[in-house]
Amino acid sequence: MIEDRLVDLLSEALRIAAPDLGIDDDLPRPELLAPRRRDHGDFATNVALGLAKRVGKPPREVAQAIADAVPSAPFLEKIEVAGPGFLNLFTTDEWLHDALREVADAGEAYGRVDPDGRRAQVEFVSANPTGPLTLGHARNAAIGDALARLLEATGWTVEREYYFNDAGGQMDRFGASVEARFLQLTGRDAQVPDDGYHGAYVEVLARDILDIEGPGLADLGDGERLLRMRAEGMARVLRWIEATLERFGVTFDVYFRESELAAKGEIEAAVERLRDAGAAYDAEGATWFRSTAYGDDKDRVVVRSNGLHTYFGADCAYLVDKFSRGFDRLLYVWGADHHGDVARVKGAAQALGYDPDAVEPLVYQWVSFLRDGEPVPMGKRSGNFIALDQLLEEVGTDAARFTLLLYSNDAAINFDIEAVKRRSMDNPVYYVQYGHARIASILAKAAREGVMLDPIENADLTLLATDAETDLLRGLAEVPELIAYAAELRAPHRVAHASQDLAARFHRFYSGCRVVSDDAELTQARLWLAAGTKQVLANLLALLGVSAPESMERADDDD
RNA sequence: GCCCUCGUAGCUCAGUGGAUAGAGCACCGGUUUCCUAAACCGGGUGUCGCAGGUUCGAUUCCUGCCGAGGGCACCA
Repeated sequence: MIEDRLVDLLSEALRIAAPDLGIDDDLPRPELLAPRRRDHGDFATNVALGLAKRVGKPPREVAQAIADAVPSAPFLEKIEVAGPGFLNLFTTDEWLHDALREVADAGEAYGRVDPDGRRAQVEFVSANPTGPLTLGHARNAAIGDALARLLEATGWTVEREYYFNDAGGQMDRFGASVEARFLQLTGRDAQVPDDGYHGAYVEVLARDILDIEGPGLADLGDGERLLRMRAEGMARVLRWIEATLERFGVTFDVYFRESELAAKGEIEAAVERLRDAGAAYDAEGATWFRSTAYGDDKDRVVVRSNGLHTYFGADCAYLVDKFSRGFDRLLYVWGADHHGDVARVKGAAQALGYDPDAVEPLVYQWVSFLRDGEPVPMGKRSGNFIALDQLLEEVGTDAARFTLLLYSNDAAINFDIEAVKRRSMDNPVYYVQYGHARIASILAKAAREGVMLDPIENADLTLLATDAETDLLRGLAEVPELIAYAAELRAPHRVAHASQDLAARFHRFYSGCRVVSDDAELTQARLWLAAGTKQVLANLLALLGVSAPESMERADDDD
């Protein structure tokens, strides 16, 4: 990497200049900055600004001393002292050509790192199977999956896990709702409970159960029938959920049921561990976790006075279970309503003897779904909701995912279904995909005209000399670092923005530079630049779970 | 009341301890004998919510205040 070479060069210069500056040891490692302006060089460093006070000389003087000591290197064209004391570094284009050759060589692997043995689990979606996934789950699914992809690209081995509570009160109310519809269908008198699920899909479930299992289920005893209805309904809803997720480009490795924890006695065991660690105590007939010792504002019940564990009690056991499976990192993707859980889950990890930093809850802000500016209502129990399937039907997986991944997790976003549906300019996903398709079209044209792509070693990449070309090359060269940084920040939106930026650089190049021309040498160089860009655009889109089409239909003018 | 996130261009949002803070949309104008015009080029707008503090340097870090959204159950 050019950055490493430049830092090494600057470190060397610093060592040479150190005696004159009156500093012998403890030399700082110079940091590179990315200047905003072209005439501030390709890279810059503020190392002299930092040293000036210590040395007791003006920053510019320090900078000049370092600049004078920089050994010559083939990749460094010149170095300038600028502004209050920056050193601006101007590189030769050689490293940009290296980057393009690397793209050609690595292909799909460009920007990625080989697995290094570190294992991460990403737990996301985790909606209770009481109904289809809704709009409310869309951002969670998009972020969780994109994070998993990003981690995989940076060396992690990742498991995607879906956790659900298959035995709580919600599921009972769901079971009772299915039961009521089932009984109605078999001509009996029954009512969906007021606090049950009133959506039309419940009747769909009941009808399917009736078709497959027969009316005999109605004759079961009350308790048995409820359990059966709960199980039958849940199994069907889980199949719906899985199908929706597949359509959304998400595949889970593990669907984890809360009941497994209880069945294996893990909840009692976890509570005992907390007690042994002095982090749990009994009061008011319940067992409490001393979460206030870990930054929570009050202690939390883990076992209720009626002997049943709380949701959080199960979380503690689940934490133990996850760690026992050997993960180095546990990521949770949570909506804003869970922010209060962050301190206590990390606290529980610490109390249980784990590294709290290995537990990473990622909280994202809500999405407001709109339709032409009007809020779309949500709420599963009332049945007044829009299924995620319907969103995908209307706007497509690519547009949905890209739009949801375009914003920082910390930003509350407005998702206007009608706007995203439009295949128009205010829809950045098509801008990026169009770039990819355009390149495919160029390559196809070259092939039609019998222009063969020679090995890149034979191409004279120094012919790529216009600003549009070097800007595009630079865009390609920056991708590996971008991916690493986005993964480190757990920020998929950085990838979305980078894909837009790269597409913009390509479109500019396309407008200014004819690729397939009479100049055979230049054609080779530009074809490689185009082919490399196509590859990198596809790689970035893949990290978002968005497809990279070979061709795109022209939009209807009357839309 | 306490906690979390946010407050940047008319709108939607990026971004950063540095040198003149960006993109898209919207608005106006231009570009197609030529590889996809879903494109490109030009035109301008900012007390970076307010006030202090730390720093050589703060929009960025810290504190307080104001405003917006969300959360503060032995529920799930």
